[in-house]
Amino acid sequence: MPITIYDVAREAGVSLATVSRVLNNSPHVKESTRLRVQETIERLGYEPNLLASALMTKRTGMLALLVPDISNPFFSEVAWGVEDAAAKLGYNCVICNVGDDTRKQAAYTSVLRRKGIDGIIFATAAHDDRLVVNLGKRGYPITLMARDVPAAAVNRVLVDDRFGAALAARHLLELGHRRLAMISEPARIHSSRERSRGFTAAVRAAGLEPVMVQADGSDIGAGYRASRELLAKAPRPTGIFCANDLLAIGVLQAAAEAGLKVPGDLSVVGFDGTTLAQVASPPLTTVVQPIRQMGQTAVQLLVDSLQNGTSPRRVVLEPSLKRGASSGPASGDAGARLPRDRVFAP
Amino acid sequence: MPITIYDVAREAGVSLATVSRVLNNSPHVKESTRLRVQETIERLGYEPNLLASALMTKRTGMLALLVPDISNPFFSEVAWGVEDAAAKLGYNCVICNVGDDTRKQAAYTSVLRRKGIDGIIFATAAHDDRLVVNLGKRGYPITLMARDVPAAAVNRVLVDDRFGAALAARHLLELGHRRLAMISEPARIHSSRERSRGFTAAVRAAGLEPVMVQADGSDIGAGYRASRELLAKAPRPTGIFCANDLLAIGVLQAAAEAGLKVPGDLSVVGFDGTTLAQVASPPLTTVVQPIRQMGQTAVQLLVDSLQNGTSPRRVVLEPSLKRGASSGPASGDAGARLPRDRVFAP
DNA sequence: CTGTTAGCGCATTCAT
DNA sequence: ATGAATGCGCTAACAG
Repeated sequence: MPITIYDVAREAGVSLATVSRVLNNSPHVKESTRLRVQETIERLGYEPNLLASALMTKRTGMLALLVPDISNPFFSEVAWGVEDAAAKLGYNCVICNVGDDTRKQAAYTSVLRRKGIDGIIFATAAHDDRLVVNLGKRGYPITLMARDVPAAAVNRVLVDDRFGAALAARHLLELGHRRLAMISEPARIHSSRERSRGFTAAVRAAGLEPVMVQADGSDIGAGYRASRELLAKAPRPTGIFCANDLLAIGVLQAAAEAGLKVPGDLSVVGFDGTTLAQVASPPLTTVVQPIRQMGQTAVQLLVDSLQNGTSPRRVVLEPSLKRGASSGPASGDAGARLPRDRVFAP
Repeated sequence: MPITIYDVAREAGVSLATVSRVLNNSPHVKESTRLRVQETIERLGYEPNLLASALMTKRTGMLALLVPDISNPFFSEVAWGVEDAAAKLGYNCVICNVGDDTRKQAAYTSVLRRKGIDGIIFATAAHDDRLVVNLGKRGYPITLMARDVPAAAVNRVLVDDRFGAALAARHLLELGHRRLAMISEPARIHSSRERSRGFTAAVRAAGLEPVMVQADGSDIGAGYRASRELLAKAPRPTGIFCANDLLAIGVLQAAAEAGLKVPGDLSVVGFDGTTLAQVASPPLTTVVQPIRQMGQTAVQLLVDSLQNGTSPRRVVLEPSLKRGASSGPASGDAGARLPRDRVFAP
């Protein structure tokens, strides 16, 4: 039977209200009584029941983070940033694995609301997510990150996906590659669409046309499967850009299996800049997102709209290219076998 | 202004209690009124406030998971298992990064309790964790995983660390290695001690004495630093066992830098079986823990003691060796330069 | 089977 | 500066 505010009041010879004031640092308490109450709190080892106070204040000090899969290094980095920032602002953080399941997302959202969670960060939104749009309309405090929903009037923190993809494209072009391909994530993910657009545009600007392949998922296996298809093509692309690091690692595995040297026969560029990219063999050239910073920013936006009623804001961070060992100069014969431009164009 | 149970009662022409009964699937409700109430609930879009009910029932349906670092692949796998199992049992999961900070652990524990979290899973405990021991004494529902506290009377789910380490040792011995070393984690981590004991015992059983080095942390950098020291020794060990995969990857990096071929000049064995181990170059031979299963089991034990008041149980799972490409036969000259036994003994 | 009555532990008026 | 009273939204006896 834990002790309550009432026990403290009686023991200290004051009323409930006074104890409550001390707890909430109200300025209207005489210094002497404040000290007496605090001493009593210490002595009794009183711990306020935050549930009860939440019932009054409508604030639980809890945020939630929805991710597709916490064991994906990108999202566990995100989780780190979110949890860290949340903790510094006095919030705890509920983490939910939603997968790609829209209904699961809705179910979680509903439960979290009923449990009084103060706000939700979505890293799971589909391109045209109805739920997110609706929550935005109702003014429920949410923040989008990593995956945008263009139609929603809510907070969001993103990277400049087109720019990042263009960095990758230009990098490969500068290395002399002419037969370029990209493996994208499923179309429901807005940022992957953007990366595709950015890549295509940059490649076309060089007078070439990239081969575009859409993976059936976002993990290593999906990258592996997509690249098997791609590597069987003749002529085979010499430079492949992947919408994330996991896909790129799948390509590395397929390449190794096919006896292709990376970067000798094939250059591979990823996107995200996860630890996995550094550990991969060879270490991945990748477009680095400031992942932890994105997590922190997401919390900041959310807490801001929570505490100050700030209206929805949009933060776009800039990615950068990190050169690994998975990309290198196009081999001499690669371009020689074919005309210089419009390699894949009819 | 969200609608309350009272609105539903009035609208449906019944009392609060009846609505509450319908909500909690009480059998003592006439079918017709149950339907009428449910219809009203639907129509009004009523969502029960779980905070208010938690105030009565003392159950929030929230668990917490304390990890040193969620961005460490081992712990993000753990988090996946925990969250998944928790969700299936109707619990949400608060995740907290506590680092190696004992005070942070205590602070989190305190806040979580005040917020009414039903139980806590510790993956952060130090060998002689006072906090955990005390919580155990007070009967507070907690479960230890991955890191044991021998003195605590609480639930725990572990792997057989000694056995796992012995697997690694025997693997290296079978490959003909005679000069063996191990890099362990900091001593506060009980499982690392156990792995050290298991490794040492198995190596000694072969009439040899391993070189033991303690890393100054648990991450790639710590492994890198520890192995630099180790690889500078003469004679250099030809087989290194690491207490976790991250340390092992640090060794791989140091070896590559020193121009040592793995497994030609040096065999490396890790522990954990994370995705990182598969992606590493070369793919790591490692002692695989059933990580997700451990997470699920931890939840099971916790929820069991929560719902049925089960007394503390102990589950020990068995690890297995996964052969990668980071371990191979000892090179012929390696053993030749030295006497066969007690290579490093005085 | 259903309604009435009390709280759960705290914050917040309103008096004083 | 402090205390008394009221209610947050719900569950849990206890009656009937």
